[in-house]
Amino acid sequence: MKKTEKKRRELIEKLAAYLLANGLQQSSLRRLAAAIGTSDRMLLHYFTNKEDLMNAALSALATQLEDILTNTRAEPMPFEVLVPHLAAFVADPRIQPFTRLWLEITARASAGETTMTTVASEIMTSFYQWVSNNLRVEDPAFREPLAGLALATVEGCVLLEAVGGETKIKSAMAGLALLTKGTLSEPEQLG
Amino acid sequence: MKKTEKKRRELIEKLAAYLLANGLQQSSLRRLAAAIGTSDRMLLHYFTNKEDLMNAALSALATQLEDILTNTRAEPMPFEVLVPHLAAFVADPRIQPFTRLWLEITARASAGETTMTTVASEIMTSFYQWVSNNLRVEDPAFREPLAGLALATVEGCVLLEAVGGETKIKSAMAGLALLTKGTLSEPEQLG
DNA sequence: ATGATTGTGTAGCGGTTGCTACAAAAATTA
DNA sequence: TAATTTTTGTAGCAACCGCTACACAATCAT
Repeated sequence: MKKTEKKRRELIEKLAAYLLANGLQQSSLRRLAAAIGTSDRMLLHYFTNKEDLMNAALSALATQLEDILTNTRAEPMPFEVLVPHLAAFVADPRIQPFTRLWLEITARASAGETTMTTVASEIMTSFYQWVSNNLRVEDPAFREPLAGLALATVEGCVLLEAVGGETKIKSAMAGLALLTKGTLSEPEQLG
Repeated sequence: MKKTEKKRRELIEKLAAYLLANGLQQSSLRRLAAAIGTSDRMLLHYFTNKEDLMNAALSALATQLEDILTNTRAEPMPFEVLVPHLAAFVADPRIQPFTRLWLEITARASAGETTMTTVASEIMTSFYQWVSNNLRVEDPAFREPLAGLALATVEGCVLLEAVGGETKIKSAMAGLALLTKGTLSEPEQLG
């Protein structure tokens, strides 16, 4: 009834927090239960499966991220401002846990875990929407391709950062500055 | 002696092939052994650890990828040609297994597995070198930033593809064409 | 108060994990 | 040939995995 559902949501919230802090790998039922102050027996009372449980927790995290995004909305920016902004955003200590988890989810989705596939596309879609909404374009026809490019570039930064490629990220942002300098204002020969 | 070392390398080769085809997740000692026609007992005779074993196999895959890259070297291309070329390359059926494994390695590296961190930066470095070598620039000062940007963009495509975002990849490439149109040295290449 | 539903603890099942002890076979060396 | 070293098979350990059976307490509806 009501009580059960409330408890269930409380568990989901705690599970989500644990997964965000500790990742998907060390997340057996017993460990999860111990971390949030209950027992594996209880987890399987409130959830039919481990899969069901993970699904619930990860979906909660997806909407949690979605909330953060909608609350972080600033003024729409032109492409060459937006991308560095996003690159800094995903490296922000408050966002980085999501970023790390996002990588893990993606890898598992790519390996064929259907639960992860679902969550992954959910997250990707909302992130793309956010990027698109924060992008200022002169011609509406530019929105989709430029939002896509911004998304790809930032996702690339996520991956680079995961393997300690901060230097490469800086290079990339410098390259972006090179590329966009003059594109929107005046053409210029670069390389 | 010699025989032992030869057998070891043969095992490494088979292990690498298995990991490339099946990923890191379903790779217990028993399963690996069965897949390559030996026993877990034997694997632990030729390798001190599972970690040692994985390290050997993944390093072999890293150099394997490196070989593919050096043999795939074409004429250096300008940025706006190179990036779509790379995006197509990482989606090539012959490369995709490496791509998928690369994601998995990255995720684990990000989660703190030191073995994965080592292999990950090894792979990343060689891939960056390859990108840089295949990039044609007019001013040498542009090489590093543009290579970095190419790397980030392509890594982003890897991630997008993993979650079925082929549409987004196409958008991104279109966006790239928009950005570079008229900016770089080959104005009539794209349009 | 009683009967039914729901929440919780204990204990354990069958399976997998990385890894090891023991010993026999095979190859090498004397 | 005999002694020694290296390779391989069998068996199993202790820990963990997801999950379940069973019993009991708490709550709730009537």
